[in-house]
Amino acid sequence: MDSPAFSLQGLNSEQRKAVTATEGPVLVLAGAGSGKTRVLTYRIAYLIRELGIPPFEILAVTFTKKAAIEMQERIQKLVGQVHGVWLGTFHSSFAKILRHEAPAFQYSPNFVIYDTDDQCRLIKMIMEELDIPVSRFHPKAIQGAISQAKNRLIAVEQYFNQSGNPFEDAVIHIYPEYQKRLRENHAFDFDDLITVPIKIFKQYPDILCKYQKRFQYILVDEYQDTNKAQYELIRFLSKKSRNLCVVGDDDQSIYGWRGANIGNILNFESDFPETRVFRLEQNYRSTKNILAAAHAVVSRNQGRKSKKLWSENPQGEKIEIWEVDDEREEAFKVVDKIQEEVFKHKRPFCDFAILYRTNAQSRALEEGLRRSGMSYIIVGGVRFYDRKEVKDVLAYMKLIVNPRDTISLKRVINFPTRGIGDASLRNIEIWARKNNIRLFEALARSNEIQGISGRAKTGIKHFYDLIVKYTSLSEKISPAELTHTLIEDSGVLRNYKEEMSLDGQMRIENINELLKAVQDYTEETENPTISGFLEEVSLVNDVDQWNDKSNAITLMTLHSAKGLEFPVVFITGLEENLFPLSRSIEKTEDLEEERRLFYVGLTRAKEKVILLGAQNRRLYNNHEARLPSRFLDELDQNTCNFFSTHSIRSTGDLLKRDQQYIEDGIMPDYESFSQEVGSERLLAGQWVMHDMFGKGQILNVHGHGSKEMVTVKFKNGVQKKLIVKYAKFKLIV
DNA sequence: CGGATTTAACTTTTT
DNA sequence: GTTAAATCCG
Repeated sequence: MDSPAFSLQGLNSEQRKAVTATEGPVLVLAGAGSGKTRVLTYRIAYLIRELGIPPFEILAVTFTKKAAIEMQERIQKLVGQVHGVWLGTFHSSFAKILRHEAPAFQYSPNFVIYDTDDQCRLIKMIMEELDIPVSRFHPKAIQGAISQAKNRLIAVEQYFNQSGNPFEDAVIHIYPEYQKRLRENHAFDFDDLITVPIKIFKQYPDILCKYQKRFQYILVDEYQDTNKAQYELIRFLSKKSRNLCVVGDDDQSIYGWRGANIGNILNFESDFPETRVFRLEQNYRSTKNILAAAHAVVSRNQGRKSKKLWSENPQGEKIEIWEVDDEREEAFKVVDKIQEEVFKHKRPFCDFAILYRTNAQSRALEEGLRRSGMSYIIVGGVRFYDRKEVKDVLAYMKLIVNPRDTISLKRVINFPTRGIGDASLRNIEIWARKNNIRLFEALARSNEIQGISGRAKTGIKHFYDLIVKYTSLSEKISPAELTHTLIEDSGVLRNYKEEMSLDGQMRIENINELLKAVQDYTEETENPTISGFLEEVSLVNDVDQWNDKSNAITLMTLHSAKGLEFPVVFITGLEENLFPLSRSIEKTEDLEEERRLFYVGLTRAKEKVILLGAQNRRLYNNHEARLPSRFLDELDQNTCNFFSTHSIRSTGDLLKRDQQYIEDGIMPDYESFSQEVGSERLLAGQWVMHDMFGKGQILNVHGHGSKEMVTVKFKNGVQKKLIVKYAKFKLIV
């Protein structure tokens, strides 16, 4: 193996100490931009190269796949190709262990992983069976409660001991059934990937022992984001060797709502006696100004370890704070500043990140960017693998690998339509349950079941044969080939081709994109299997896919931005009730988490930060006046410059400004706005009386001002597109 | 039974 | 503005 010489040069003294303290528990408190990943990668390299530790004795866990890949690449740069280090996310690493140990808990090694959507479907099914109306409790809320319980490792009985609350009662009933169904379907949810290994380790000491021996050195990245379950798991595994190194920053703990327990990092020293603590406080990323501002904010939090980042970087420009009129002007201002920066400093677009608290805010920003013609990428929102058409194909694949997966079965048994309606399906289910036969196997015996039409029977036979055929095929041909023929054979592709709509075309493109992903996977993986691909897919997120090579402005939530850096960062929507979010304001811990989120946002920037807040914002369908975020007051005022585009005092002014913008061609016609303020607001569904055609109903409204058009369906069945300005009709109230 | 059309609800952050 | 569920009709 040909590899570069390894040395610890290029590390500062504290980093070097953290890297070489290989034995015993180690806590590295690594502030933002202080070389956290550097320490982790050097440490792994050091273990292998200097101490001669076999790579397979090292387990390194991260939170995102992107972080894992980055570490892998950097280790490779340090010591060349290394095989055998277990380096992955929490979820993927333990999914791997679960597949190994599947026989121990009577699961198929091809078990499927249910995402939130699958979980909700299952919960909904259970609720229907238990006669709990879905309208009363959202399956989503139930799912959240179950997830919380799992993450905190609290048994349900214990969690909801004081009953009487109808919601908790519902959870008490649903939870055990839910777990039972997961088992029947040979499925795990996300949280199971962490909690089930704990159960196995407790139940089978020999299995635990095996992994304790195997993983002599354990490293955990982003330790501040671990929850109770993850903490327990790590504690179990490191008990023998005691060589546990965790790296984190309590100031960057932003996943409390997901069960992350900031106490894990704050109490590490007491939980692991003889811990050696190293503090990385030199920041290599940001200017002094940015650091000062960020420190002023985060130091207001009570529950934190005291520390202060310092830097040898230049002072840098002051932070700009812009108060704008509304979200549209916010977008214009962002565009404006980007143009200025591009012009002044010849910056490429990929230098910029626009961050926001909620995904919903991306729309207005996107609109502004689109108008300006600058290229941008939105990370987040609807995920690729959450798209309906993609999930449909995945459901077929899941079913082929694991026919017990009834959630996937129900999803695609009648998609594309095969004449199998609700009634038929229900009859099969009842029959299967009565005869104690698995749902999928029952399909083969539809002849014996009452109440199924002839059409449904042929459909069922086709479907069953299709799945069986592909199950056996999956052992002979590659995942890529299989998927390719599957989308033809199942009729999924045909179904969308027949749609002939723009929508259908996009769906086909997405399916092709999925196909490409399978292809890539097949080529890159040593032993490609369908279930391997499915696992990979269920554990990726959008940031993982985001490719920083393209020259585009990045739009993402503050949460997604963690771990990344950009020369110029915009943080938008700095308004009370948005950032901090309204529901976080009351509880101190929640507010502190929001503040940490702000801190994370600020420290993403290398050179320049621009903060924006609007005085009016239209969000979730109503617009309202807004107050500046309290976080703006918390900044160190010496590091900031305040600007305002404040020129508008009334709705009338706002209208005038918009008219001007439209005339100048700065702003496109916003039909939504015209509908809001027009005296005669035209909406789909309203009835009109036309001089010539008589009575009719508006189907939709589009365009604005003199170009405003409506489609009306008249009583005589004729549909007409009419230009409002010229058409002679009246609204019937 | 299935397709089309209409209505309603929903938006915090995500492995 | 989007998506899922409900409803209606052939």
